[in-house]
Amino acid sequence: MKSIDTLLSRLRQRGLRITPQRRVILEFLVNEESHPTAEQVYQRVSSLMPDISRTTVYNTLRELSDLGELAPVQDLSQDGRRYDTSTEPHHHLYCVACHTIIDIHRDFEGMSLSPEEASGYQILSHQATFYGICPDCQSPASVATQAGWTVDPDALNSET
Amino acid sequence: MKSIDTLLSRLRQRGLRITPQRRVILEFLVNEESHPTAEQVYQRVSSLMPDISRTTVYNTLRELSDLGELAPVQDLSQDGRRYDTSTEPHHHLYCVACHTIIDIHRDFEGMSLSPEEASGYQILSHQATFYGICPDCQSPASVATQAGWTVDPDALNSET
DNA sequence: AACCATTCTGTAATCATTATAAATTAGGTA
DNA sequence: TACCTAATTTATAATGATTACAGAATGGTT
Ligand SMILES: [Mn+2]
Ligand SMILES: [Mn+2]
Ligand SMILES: [Zn+2]
Ligand SMILES: [Zn+2]
Repeated sequence: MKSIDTLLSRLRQRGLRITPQRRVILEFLVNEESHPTAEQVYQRVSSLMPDISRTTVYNTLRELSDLGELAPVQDLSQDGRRYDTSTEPHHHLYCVACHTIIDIHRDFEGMSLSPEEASGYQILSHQATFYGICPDCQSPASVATQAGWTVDPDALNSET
Repeated sequence: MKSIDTLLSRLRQRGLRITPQRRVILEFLVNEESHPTAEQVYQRVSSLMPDISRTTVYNTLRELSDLGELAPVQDLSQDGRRYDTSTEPHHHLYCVACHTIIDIHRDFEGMSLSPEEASGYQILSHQATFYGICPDCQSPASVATQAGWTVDPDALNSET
């Protein structure tokens, strides 16, 4: 993560106020590499600022994510756990717009870790996910629909 | 997924009863490749069996997963969303026992899809996760603790 | 047909997260 | 410095997915 000073000035840039709560959350996050949950951030931060609200932690993490200073660990279970009828190891191609998942049933050469990279882990399996936009979601109408607009079909080819 | 008959006999093997509810859920799943959520399975199945309980669908999906006939799509957010202080694309090494996540900051050659494999998707990014057991979790004491046992230190070296 | 362990069902509980609205405050202005 | 006000924090309620529970129903066996 960036340095505290960089982060603080970035918040100012965007017109966000520097509050003690935001400051203590950022100070915790700056040197954190454990991919904590909101609850874990709350626990740590509330030992320094006992009266901070859990809601503020949740909200701040969401704001930082919106600003791109933080990222939720990618997962495909946005709207609840999804079940896979294919139980052999395989990979996925995922549409970020409509959440369609397609299976990729082949191995990728070179997708393995060196002993140093594995850092003592006993590797059991690995899994790749490709993020993209499916053909259906690439059409202007789909883009509009995803954004919550109503589409006027007559307007589609009227740019000339 | 396996054929209905294979699945049914497998349930019998394990001493599970073949009920109309389980049958209709399996019949839906056999030809399903969309990675549905429990709610989606419920919606489809309840159009054929309107009085089926949502709970039964949830329970059956969990049972089938326990039996290995079905698999939840892998994700690292088992105990809530986790935040990543590194926002550049990178990969992960994940301990399936203690849920520790380590970053892998390098690219893997050959980790890309052919045009046919991409099936019209506009690929935006990709991400790999390596599943394993971290050094801490490989010790007998850790294995026991994870399983919920209490460890007697004197018992550890007494196999001779 | 009778039995009973298994399964199903409806409801309540739980857990993570978000919405809401009232109270507080950061940061600029006079 | 005192004041102003939009931004922020907070507590609480609401939501949504999932699980626990306990009683009713049932399939598979005798
Ligand atoms: Mn799959
Ligand atoms: Mn990471
Ligand atoms: Zn799509
Ligand atoms: Zn571990």
